[in-house]
Amino acid sequence: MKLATQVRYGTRILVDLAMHQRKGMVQMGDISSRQNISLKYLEQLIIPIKNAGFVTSRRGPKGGHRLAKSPNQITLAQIIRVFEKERSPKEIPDDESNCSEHQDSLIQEAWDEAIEAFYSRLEKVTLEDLSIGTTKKLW
Amino acid sequence: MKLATQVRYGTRILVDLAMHQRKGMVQMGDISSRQNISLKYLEQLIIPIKNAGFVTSRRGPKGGHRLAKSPNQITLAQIIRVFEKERSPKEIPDDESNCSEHQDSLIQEAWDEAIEAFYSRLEKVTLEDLSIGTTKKLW
DNA sequence: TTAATTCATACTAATATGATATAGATTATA
DNA sequence: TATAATCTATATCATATTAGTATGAATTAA
Repeated sequence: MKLATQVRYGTRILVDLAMHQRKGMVQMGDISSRQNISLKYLEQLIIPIKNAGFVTSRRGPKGGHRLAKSPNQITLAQIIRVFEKERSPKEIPDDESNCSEHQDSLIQEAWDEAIEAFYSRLEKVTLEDLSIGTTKKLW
Repeated sequence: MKLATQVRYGTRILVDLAMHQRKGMVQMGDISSRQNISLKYLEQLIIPIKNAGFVTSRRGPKGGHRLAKSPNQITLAQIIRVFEKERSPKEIPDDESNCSEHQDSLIQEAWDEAIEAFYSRLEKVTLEDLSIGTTKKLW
């Protein structure tokens, strides 16, 4: 269970926006240079982030992206969920008397609770927390 | 982040052992039938479980497997760790003054803490807990 | 109209996961 | 000691996911 590149880069995009959007819209090209990530890959990653409502964009010259929410309202948990594949729709075991299936659902239940604990820990870390760390270093 | 088949089956193997080892060694073939999982796949899954010291085995006729520990001493967290890929060896960022790398390590830190919360939740569920659920149903 | 942007797809390579296949090593027991 | 029942060791395969590249269309400020 390792931190996916998508999540790492996605978070870096958002932190970068938080740090540079004061001067207006931020271009993906600039983020690409600053973060040293391929422009084309970034363009792909920003899509689900946009769909989740974390950023808005404008096309054309002087266009770009900016945060749609305050950095202290965007959590790491939310960002990770953006890149999570949609869960299988909670299969209801058709034969609960079956021994294996009953065990499976006990295991699944424990797993789900653990995942909840995982996310609730990450709910406490916001974009702002991540930005402060770096701005302290820079100014 | 979904429950892997390996973990599900691996746990079922162990629960099956817990429930049937009173009569002596348990054969993989029997587990395969009872759990309705391909023998060859089970044989693969048991290897890391053996290496982790949860079961012992004996070859030949009347051979088989049995738990090396009491069911209440084997937790779901431990089982999941058996099937986890070895972590990358905690890369130390060579240039901590670099902005992106510093952010990455903040993200990673939060991630690691969340993973810890995840496992500590699963540390509370033992094989015994899973077996009781089923034996209750049966007897 | 043009150039700077985002947006939409399609493609490729590498790795992980789930599973099957073939053959070898060990050992109780007849 | 021969044989059959077991576990053990690899090799192979199909599919899915992840990471990343490539091509080009749509939008819009100037």
